[in-house]
Amino acid sequence: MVRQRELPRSGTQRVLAILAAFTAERPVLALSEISRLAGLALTTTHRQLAELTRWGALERGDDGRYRIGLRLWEVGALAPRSLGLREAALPFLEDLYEATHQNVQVAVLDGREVVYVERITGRDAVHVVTRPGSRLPLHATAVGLVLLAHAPISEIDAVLAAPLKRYTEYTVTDPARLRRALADTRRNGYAISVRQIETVSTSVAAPIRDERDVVVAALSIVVPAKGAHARRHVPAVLAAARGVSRGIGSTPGNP
Amino acid sequence: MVRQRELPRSGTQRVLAILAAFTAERPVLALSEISRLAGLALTTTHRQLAELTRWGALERGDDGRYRIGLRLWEVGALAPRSLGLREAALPFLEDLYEATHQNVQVAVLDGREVVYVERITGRDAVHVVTRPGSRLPLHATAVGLVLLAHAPISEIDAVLAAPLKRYTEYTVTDPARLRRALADTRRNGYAISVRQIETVSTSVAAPIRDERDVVVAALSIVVPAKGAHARRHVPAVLAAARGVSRGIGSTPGNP
DNA sequence: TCCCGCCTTCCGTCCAGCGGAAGTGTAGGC
DNA sequence: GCCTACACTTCCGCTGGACGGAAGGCGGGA
Repeated sequence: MVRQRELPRSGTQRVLAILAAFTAERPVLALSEISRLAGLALTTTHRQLAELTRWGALERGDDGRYRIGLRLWEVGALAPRSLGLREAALPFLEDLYEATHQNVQVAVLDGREVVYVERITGRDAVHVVTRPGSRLPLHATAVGLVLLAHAPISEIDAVLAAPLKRYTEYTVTDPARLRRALADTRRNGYAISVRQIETVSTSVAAPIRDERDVVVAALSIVVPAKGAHARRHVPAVLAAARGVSRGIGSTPGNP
Repeated sequence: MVRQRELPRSGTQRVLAILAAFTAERPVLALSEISRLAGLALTTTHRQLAELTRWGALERGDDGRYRIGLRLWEVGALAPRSLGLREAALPFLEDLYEATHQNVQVAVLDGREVVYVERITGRDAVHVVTRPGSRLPLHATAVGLVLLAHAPISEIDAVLAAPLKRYTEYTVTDPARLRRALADTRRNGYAISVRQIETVSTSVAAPIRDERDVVVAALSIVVPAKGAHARRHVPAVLAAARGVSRGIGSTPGNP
């Protein structure tokens, strides 16, 4: 199924349809696969791939298949919500990681989802499904609760009015309970998410704010649900998030 | 100066010219700036920007200026030479960082340059000019020496035949000395680069190999040139690089 | 208030790009 | 070794998607 609702019409749409054909599940594609996924004729695909490869957006392997090229990654890395945020966040993520040796990550809001832009994970840390570039829904993640709690009311209403997916028996999908969780998040200044995506993990998240006090991202730690008490990580998560917030005003890309 | 030698002709070239207008130095651009940098008419630029923004490749801020969007970063993050390598390398980079609290990084070969795809830096670490996405020449970096040492002879000849830039009074630009350095790198299995880019730093790099024993990246540590002996980091850098090499065969994107 | 620079919209014109068909190459099965 | 199927590459007649200059709107600074 093509990810785009309609077949590409303009040249620009064709280029983007090709890039969109690549996913975390399928990072390597043959020409005919790209043609099918992008909804383009073979000839068209062939021509476009040649140009994208020449520029470096794509790379063609010895096996004849295509992969996203370094040049595209370089351009993508210029995204302030990835590069700028990451540069500001990394020292604090390092500190939090060293203190706990658990997963630490940063996510931003994009539409009705969270997108993880950074993750540090240790070998012995609890398994997490997220990786940089991953998307998860707002209601079932601690970072999502933080980001939603500070979104406009209309946005909150829209998210809670839509069908909410249940991942585990613990996943909260009742809008009333979620509104209380959002109110708690605002009052406490952090969110805790217990066994919502996977039953083995719990996470604590806190908001990262820009110089205008707008919540632009959330930082979280993910720990095993059993044993360690997530609540005891709250002070460190808050401190790390505040540290990132202080650094954010000086990163390129902000007015 | 437009980065492309010729003005864009095809639709695809126009899209890529727009993306190429953004750089680490200028991650935020106004419409007319993009038009000039990409060599496109205002109308054309306006139309293209609308499509790129609609898709998420670009984001337009409240100030009316454009930034690289999260969606493009997501696609770019699928590059095996960035994502796959990074996922495999991060645990070892973390270990090396924790043991030393110095800068640790991974770079790949791209044309006649190295591109840094990952970097962990601490607050107290010596200043380094590199960031993810940065490019530096091969001859003046430890990672560059490692990558060049294992490149085809024709490639070595081509690089050493071209003018080599001097960054500090210590930068080696004599082809004969560089050939000896490359031979040493092959024999030792690592490279040491002293005050080549900045006079305050020294670095040690080791090769990261894929399952066919091909050198695909290099891992390095950057330490202050004064005091700490770079040589004593060699065992740890070699161990980290070997660890990454072992992990690489299992990452997505490799045959 | 005026001017300048930037951005947005309009619209007549045209060639860049489309895609079907045919050709080529390769791998796997018999 | 041969055959078949599939993927990829090249060709070329045709056309509508896209071009960009001009005009208008908007906002900020003098």
